[in-house]
Amino acid sequence: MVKEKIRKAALKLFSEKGFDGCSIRDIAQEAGLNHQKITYHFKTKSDLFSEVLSISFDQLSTLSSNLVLDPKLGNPMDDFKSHLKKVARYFAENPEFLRIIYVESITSSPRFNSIKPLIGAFRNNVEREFLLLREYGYARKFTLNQLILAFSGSFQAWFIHPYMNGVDLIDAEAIEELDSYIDILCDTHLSKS
Amino acid sequence: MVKEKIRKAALKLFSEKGFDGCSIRDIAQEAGLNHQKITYHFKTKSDLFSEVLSISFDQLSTLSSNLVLDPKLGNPMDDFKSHLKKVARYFAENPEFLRIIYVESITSSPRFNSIKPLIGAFRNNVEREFLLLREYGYARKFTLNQLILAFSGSFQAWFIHPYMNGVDLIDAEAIEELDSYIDILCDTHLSKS
DNA sequence: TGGCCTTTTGAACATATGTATAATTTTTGA
DNA sequence: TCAAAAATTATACATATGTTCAAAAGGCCA
Repeated sequence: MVKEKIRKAALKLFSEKGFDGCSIRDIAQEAGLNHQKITYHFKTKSDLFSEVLSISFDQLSTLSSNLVLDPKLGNPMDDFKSHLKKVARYFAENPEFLRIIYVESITSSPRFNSIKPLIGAFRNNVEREFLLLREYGYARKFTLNQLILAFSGSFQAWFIHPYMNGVDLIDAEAIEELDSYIDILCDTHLSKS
Repeated sequence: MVKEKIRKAALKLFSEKGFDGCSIRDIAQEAGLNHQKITYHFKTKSDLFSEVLSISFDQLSTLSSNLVLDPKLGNPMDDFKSHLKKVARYFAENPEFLRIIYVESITSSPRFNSIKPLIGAFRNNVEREFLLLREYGYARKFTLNQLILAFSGSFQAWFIHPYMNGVDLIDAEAIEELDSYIDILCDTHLSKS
């Protein structure tokens, strides 16, 4: 379907080149279409961007929707770890999303204003999860803000730094290593005191 | 001086808008000059970018040049911590550099090819420092790669994530907090086993 | 002062880019 | 089958952008 082709190409190019680094015509070529189709189906370049990104956000929030951390219903740390691995797998398989978010936020682009509340909501989720864990005795080494900063920094580095170092961490064996990376992150940051 | 004015404005705008997000005319306006001066003094936009960035790299490598980690000459961990705090202060006071590096690497821009070796050298330094620390008994919890990824992820998050969360962590009191953040990072990642 | 180099400025060019319009084709539903 | 709606295409426009060029102005030293 045409709209889907465009969205896919846009997600790819926005993440690889940045919003300003690729043109509508570039995206059209990537999708194998002429550029007028894009204007027809998505009105403006910004609208295309918004739509593409909100889909990614939806996928991501679906991932988190069924997370429950309650000692009465299981082991909170184990549940959190396996939830985190699910999220990690999503990022590994869809690295475009995080790349776009990083670039847009760092350059505090005009588009970022519409993204900000979504990121805020996401961060609130993270905060809530960490608070719960602390309530159950985990993660007492850091202040909450330090914890979030340090943990998500390390976590996201897995998906971002490959591009910095030129190393491809998103191949088959890397995805396996990812699980152990997360285990270690949790053990160092969130261990029971 | 004209060239300096241009460099300063360029560093600012490249970091705030990205290379593709700002024009030569934007930079000229920021510097209070007409845009032809830029072409005259720096030939092309890419050349301006390269020059601006290589200056930042020079400043950064100057910071690291006098670091010695040797138990015979001091406490390696203490020396490393205070060195790290120096680097951190630089990043806090010159956030442009890291922002640019992130954006350029994430979008793997054409310009990134010329940056890559410099980043590689920087990473080699980090690797060498961590290897030394491990030699002296520190930082045994992680594999070397995990350590570098996790540590520098957390470290850099301090300077990058404020833009993501819309929170300003780079104010006066934050700079004081930074030292304690680094202490904790070192304690969690690099503690003696 | 006068000649020479550097710098500044005005004007312009070719291209890239986001978007609009109108005509045409295709699809849809009664 | 046929009219209305949706989708595609060709054309084009206005602007932004990186860069060039030649003329003018300024600075330097004999």
